[in-house]
Amino acid sequence: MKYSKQREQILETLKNNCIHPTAEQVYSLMKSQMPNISLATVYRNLNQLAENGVILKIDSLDGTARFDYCREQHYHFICTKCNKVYDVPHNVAPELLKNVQEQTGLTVDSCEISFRGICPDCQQNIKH
Amino acid sequence: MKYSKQREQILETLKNNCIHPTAEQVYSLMKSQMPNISLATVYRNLNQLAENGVILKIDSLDGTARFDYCREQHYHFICTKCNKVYDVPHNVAPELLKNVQEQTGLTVDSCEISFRGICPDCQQNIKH
DNA sequence: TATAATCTGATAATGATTACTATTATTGTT
DNA sequence: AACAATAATAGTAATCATTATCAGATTATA
Repeated sequence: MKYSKQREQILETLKNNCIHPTAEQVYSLMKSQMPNISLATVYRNLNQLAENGVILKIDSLDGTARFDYCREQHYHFICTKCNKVYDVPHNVAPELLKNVQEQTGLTVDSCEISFRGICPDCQQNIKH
Repeated sequence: MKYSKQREQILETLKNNCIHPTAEQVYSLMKSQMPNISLATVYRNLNQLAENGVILKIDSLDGTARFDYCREQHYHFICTKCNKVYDVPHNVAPELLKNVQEQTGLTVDSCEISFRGICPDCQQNIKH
């Protein structure tokens, strides 16, 4: 992987915006500092960074991927009303990979958990 | 939800094919028995059935959803080589929802775990 | 059986993502 | 510093899964 200004800026943007943005959102967020960047470049680099384990790619139910810089392993809670993504700490599922290995014999490289429900904000809104 | 022949046949097809098929695959599998069914109908009904909890919708990493009839709660292992989906028993993650609730306060309605790795078949193929 | 509600097939439209291509930037080497 | 080799970019066209639309058919209900 060769250095590029664009990739650096994309990563920087991700670091500064812990909102689990979509590719399109990253693109918008960068526009002011790098007006000529192409959407395709954003996609290309986000995927590249995810493949190399630098960032995390999260599949939403609405068919738009989201990206996350956070390095410590953790899981996600996706609000079924507003599609916002919240972090869930890793230790809610201790022994998980060990159990899978023991019970199925499958060798797991990675693991993603998506919890779904209505987030506190949306629950408030429903009440009012 | 009103009865329809098409929906019944879609569900039947899913019951008889525990291969976690995509919508397109369900469509092909049905073609012989119901040659005039429309792909849109397959999509419409699969989503409807999933929304009503009759079947399960699984998000793959390659951007094509897969569907599963199995009623007992369980998780999935997706092979990163061939994209085949395997079942993983529910009890690999005991206390999961309780832990989330306790540690985050979030109310979880559902939860999906996707394990990723290379399946035994593909590991064999790599060796040869 | 008449009415309303829901469903269907066919196809157009959408929207996220990827492929393509000519050009430009980065890197290692004389 | 100049050179070639490699990889990256911008812009846009193409792809592909999925959804929307809509006229006509089916199903449920009164």
